[in-house]
Amino acid sequence: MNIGDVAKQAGLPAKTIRYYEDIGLVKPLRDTNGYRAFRQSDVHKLVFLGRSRALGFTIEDCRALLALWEDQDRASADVRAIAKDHLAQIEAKIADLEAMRNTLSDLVRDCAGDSRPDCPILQKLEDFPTG
Amino acid sequence: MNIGDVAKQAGLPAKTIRYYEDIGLVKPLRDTNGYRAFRQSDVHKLVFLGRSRALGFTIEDCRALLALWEDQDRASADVRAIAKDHLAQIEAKIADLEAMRNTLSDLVRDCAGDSRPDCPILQKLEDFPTG
DNA sequence: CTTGACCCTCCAGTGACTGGAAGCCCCATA
DNA sequence: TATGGGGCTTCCAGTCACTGGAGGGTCAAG
Repeated sequence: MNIGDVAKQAGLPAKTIRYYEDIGLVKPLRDTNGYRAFRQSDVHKLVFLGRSRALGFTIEDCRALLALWEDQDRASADVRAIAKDHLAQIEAKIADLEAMRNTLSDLVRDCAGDSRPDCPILQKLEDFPTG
Repeated sequence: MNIGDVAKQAGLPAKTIRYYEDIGLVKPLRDTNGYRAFRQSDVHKLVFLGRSRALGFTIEDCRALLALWEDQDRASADVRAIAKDHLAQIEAKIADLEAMRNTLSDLVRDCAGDSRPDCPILQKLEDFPTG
């Protein structure tokens, strides 16, 4: 299968698929004309990659998950460890963003937002602790 | 003041301060020996920048906020517009991350995490919609 | 034979830094 | 006076995961 069709099936841009080949995540064959020739198993891998990335796993996480996915003797604990770690990072990021959101929505609420120059947002940016 | 002291006062790495000079956010003077010579107003600006960045504003947002901060005739509506926009982006990002967290924590919960190879996480990564 | 949709490679840019090399400057101590 | 250590300078390269674009080859239809 050519890259365009694969892109549609996997829901990934062709550029991204070429990039994934560059960094060794997929290894499609080549036709005599130089075009990439994807097997069904390559497409399957790319779908897996797309889904893992959509869940926010890093490329290196994906590489590890892919290796485990292909290893019939893997221990589910290995997969779980990666996922748990990632979950913790996501939760930390959510907490950060929620703190930002709370501060920001206070600021926005307190600002008249009219044509006058006095603005509590700028005022608070002088006082707000850097964290 | 030299860059090391400024870094301490503003709570920013010296490297970052040099970078901010590179992209034109601060314009310290220079001593005869070539060292950057920061005025109090430069330090004040850097503190402002640190706080804006801590709230997740992009550098370009910071540039705009800084310009407004220095403009005595600004309208508070301009500041509010930037902040509101940023707030909306943060909220969108939180929603994304919460969706990820929910899916992931389901996966982690369902995985035995032992030495056996059957793993619902990998299984679901074949089924989970890319979104 | 031409048109247009594919495909290829390679290079550069994104955002916001961060690390490191190579070298100058300044001060304190032996 | 030498030396050592820290701080300062510039410049280059790398991070992450792509993305855009130039320049050119390939293929099927009309």
